[in-house]
Amino acid sequence: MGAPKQKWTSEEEEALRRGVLKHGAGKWRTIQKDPEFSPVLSSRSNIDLKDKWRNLSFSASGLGSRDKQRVPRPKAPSSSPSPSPQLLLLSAPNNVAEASPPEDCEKSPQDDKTPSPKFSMILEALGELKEPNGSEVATICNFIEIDKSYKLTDSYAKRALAPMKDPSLKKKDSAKSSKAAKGLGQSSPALDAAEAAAMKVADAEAKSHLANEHMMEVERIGKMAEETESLLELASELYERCSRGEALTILQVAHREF
DNA sequence: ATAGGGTTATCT
DNA sequence: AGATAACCCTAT
Repeated sequence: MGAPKQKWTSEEEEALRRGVLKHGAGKWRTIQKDPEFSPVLSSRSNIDLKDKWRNLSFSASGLGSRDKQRVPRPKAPSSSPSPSPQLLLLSAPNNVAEASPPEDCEKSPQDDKTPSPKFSMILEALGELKEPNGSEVATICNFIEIDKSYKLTDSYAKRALAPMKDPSLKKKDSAKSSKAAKGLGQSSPALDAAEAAAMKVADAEAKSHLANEHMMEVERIGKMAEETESLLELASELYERCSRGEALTILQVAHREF
């Protein structure tokens, strides 16, 4: 019969991405009803949007064709005495002081080291997060990618993007360093995740290259550096929040201005 | 209305 | 046959 799975087109995908970026992930109904995407997503339901977004997220951080770590779901618990739940419990005190405003999150004033491989640290942190959160980190990865694209677009849309203010970057770095170091030293999965993240960044880089192709080239480099810094900061903050069990406040971070 | 799980169809 | 992508159903 005639139900050959209507595949998503680029227009629809773009609309979805834009919608998520605009309203935020979770407001599928709002996105679908938005007059801007309504004509494009007229044949899609809010559930469809959710599913598509889920697939996108999974593919984003699930690595293209590497690691086929399928979810271990023994539906039939036979007499297999091999649980070996080596689940690494992240240092996330869920029962932290509730009602803690996301603004005054002052950390210890201990900074310092500004290690060279801070980028690697970010990736490591992401890798560690991947274990306990799984799909959520995928969303984060995808979000980061979108954020970059969005910022890039907006950047040359206004041609007047204010420089990033790198306020508490070292602080975050230091804090994260401790946690990351405590969680794991040198693991394979972490490296894998790091590689995936690196690929993501590379992809974003390529995209920005294409996007700015029509613009100046020299300034593009500078912009790229700024983007990288911003990305690092964003990743750090995300990691911090996740560690504190702040669920996903990605939307908040997305809407906030850099 | 949204999130998650499960099923079916398409592609490699 | 495996993996991915769309679709459907259920719980909150």
